[in-house]
Amino acid sequence: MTRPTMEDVAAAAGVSRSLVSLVFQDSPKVSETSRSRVLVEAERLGYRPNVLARQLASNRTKTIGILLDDLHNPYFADVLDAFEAEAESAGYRALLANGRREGERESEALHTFIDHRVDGVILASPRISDSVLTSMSKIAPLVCVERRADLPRIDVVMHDERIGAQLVVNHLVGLGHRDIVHIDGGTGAGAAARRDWFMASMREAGLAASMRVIGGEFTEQAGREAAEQLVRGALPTAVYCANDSVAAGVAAVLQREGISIPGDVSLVGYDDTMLAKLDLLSLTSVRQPLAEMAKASVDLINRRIEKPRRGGEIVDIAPTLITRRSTAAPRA
Amino acid sequence: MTRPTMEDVAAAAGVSRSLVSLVFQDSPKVSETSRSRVLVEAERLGYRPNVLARQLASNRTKTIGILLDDLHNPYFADVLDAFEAEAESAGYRALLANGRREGERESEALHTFIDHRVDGVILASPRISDSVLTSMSKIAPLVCVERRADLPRIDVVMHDERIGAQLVVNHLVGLGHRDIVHIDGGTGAGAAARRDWFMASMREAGLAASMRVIGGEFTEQAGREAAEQLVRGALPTAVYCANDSVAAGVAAVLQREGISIPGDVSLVGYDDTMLAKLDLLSLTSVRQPLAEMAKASVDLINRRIEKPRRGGEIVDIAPTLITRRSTAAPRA
DNA sequence: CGAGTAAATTGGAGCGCTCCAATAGCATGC
DNA sequence: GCATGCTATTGGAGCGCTCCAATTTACTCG
Repeated sequence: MTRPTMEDVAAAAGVSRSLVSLVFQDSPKVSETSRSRVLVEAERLGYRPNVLARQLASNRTKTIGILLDDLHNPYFADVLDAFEAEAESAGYRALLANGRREGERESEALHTFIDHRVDGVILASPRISDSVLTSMSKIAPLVCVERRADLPRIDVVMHDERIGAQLVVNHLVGLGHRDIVHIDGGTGAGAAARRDWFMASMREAGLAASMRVIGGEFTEQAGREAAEQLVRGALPTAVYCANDSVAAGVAAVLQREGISIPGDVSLVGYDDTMLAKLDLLSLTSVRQPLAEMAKASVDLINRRIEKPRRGGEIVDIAPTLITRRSTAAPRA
Repeated sequence: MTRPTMEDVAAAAGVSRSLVSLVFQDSPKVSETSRSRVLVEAERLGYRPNVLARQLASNRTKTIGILLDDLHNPYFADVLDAFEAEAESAGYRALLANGRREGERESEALHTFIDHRVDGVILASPRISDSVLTSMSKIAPLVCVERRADLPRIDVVMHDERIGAQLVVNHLVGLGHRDIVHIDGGTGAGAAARRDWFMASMREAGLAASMRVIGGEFTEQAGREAAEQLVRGALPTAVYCANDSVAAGVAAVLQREGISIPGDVSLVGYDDTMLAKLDLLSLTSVRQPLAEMAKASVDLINRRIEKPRRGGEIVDIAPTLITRRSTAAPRA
């Protein structure tokens, strides 16, 4: 399993190693004759450049690390798609890692990336501590996605929670709802903002009196528990959940209790994941503009590579509402 | 953003670079005094070994690549969990890649892995062609998971489809079902085996006459289409789906038609994904023994590193059935 | 106390590449 | 004919580490 090196290709093509190197860097100052001769021999020998050596010598890896909080959450599959595609089209190779919802593991994965000398790291909804973030930001460009970080050289990309809340509230109010409950994400990342903007939007709509918030978490389990509470008390006409998983939990309980969606209660989720798209649920949900967020993130990394000491920037991008069968006019 | 090297640590600790290297390799032949002095200085300087250089010099990367067919399918999140954990505990670092359900992209990702000189690659349900597989197997140890490959030096890890089918059929027959339909996975990987063993098990149970198979695919959409067909014709008492996504599609249609699960129809899925666990669905499903499959895979890679010219092996592992609320005795 | 041996440490070559300064080749123009 | 300015090519140093053979130091024992 020993593999040919540049030296071998150079010898076979009767040129120097440097020339072969230039060919594989797509340098314009190689004559057509040499280029094709080199490529032919490389092909014949089955030569592929050793990226490790290349990276060691050039001190650029053309790789960015993408750290995902939880691959079990279908939302992150969508995140990955968008970010991987964007990285690729910007000429980067993407390395993936799984944070498994633990700051500790995330920080380990971040170290792995740094050890591999990635050119930058994108952290999707990280739970990592500010102190780790700060110390790592001195070593490589870091972009936090969907996680506020008010730190000197760290850039942040968020979707606009305010608009998300307004879209939901306006949609429901437009259908005639007044009695709307929000099940929040508890201490999860972004949960506070989601709740606060819900309340602000309700106030703006003049519904401060009839709004309610139930404490939860970003899980199906939490959705079920909150729903149990709702069916035992005063049932609202609409429930707005912190994310789609929570909504799935709510739907399960409502169905068991013979409460129809959207006939009796309208249901709204967040993130527009695969769950929302399930025909069984067909959930109205807020979709984050992942493609644009990805674009912004890669852009920020590029700019920080050029200008490492730049101050941290915050980019906000507007989400959209995807309406499905889970919302309708309130019951009579 | 320039970082300290071994040289710097050596200078600070007043020893040679070689000694620092030995310390970071956990070599036993370093005195306690030197070791701690080196570690203290390394810590103080914020030194971390450059893995690229290390790998280049040692020609071992201690890394394996894990190629996943489709990160949107929750099954692969489970696969990833198991395999990543196993790789880690065997002392490997795991590199991830997303095949996006295309042989073409998979083959690209495989190249990326090889370019990074991973010590081995695990391919989960790959769609890659035999010819690519064969040529790559000459360069690095390859293990195919859930994909038959009758090729000279490629090892294969499968779960035992025969047992899976028997578990399902015995469970349903035990509940009293006789009229059982299988919605298959069409041309998807493993679909044929799943269907064939279903038929074999039904015959074994003496139900050859009442078994039915509907052509499908591994998607929710396919499940819906098959279900539409079922509700318009003779409704069976149990439906066994090629995977959980298909079952979710079936459930959506049955619910809409007011057909109760499991009151009117029992439903069984495959893979025991997050979908099956959703309370809304609470689906009886066959669980693949991923942890053991992961163990076997890493083991096979280790053994092939030692003995590259070994013949290809096939390992089969028995699945288990997870029963939930979607199955019960047939309607009267 | 010096030979003998084991343990700890070191210098240097080399992993496969990139990058840079230096050189070779070759048409121009006066 | 020769300095001039190109473009194409080359050799060599160096990226940060590992590995090996050689050397130094420490320890044991007759």
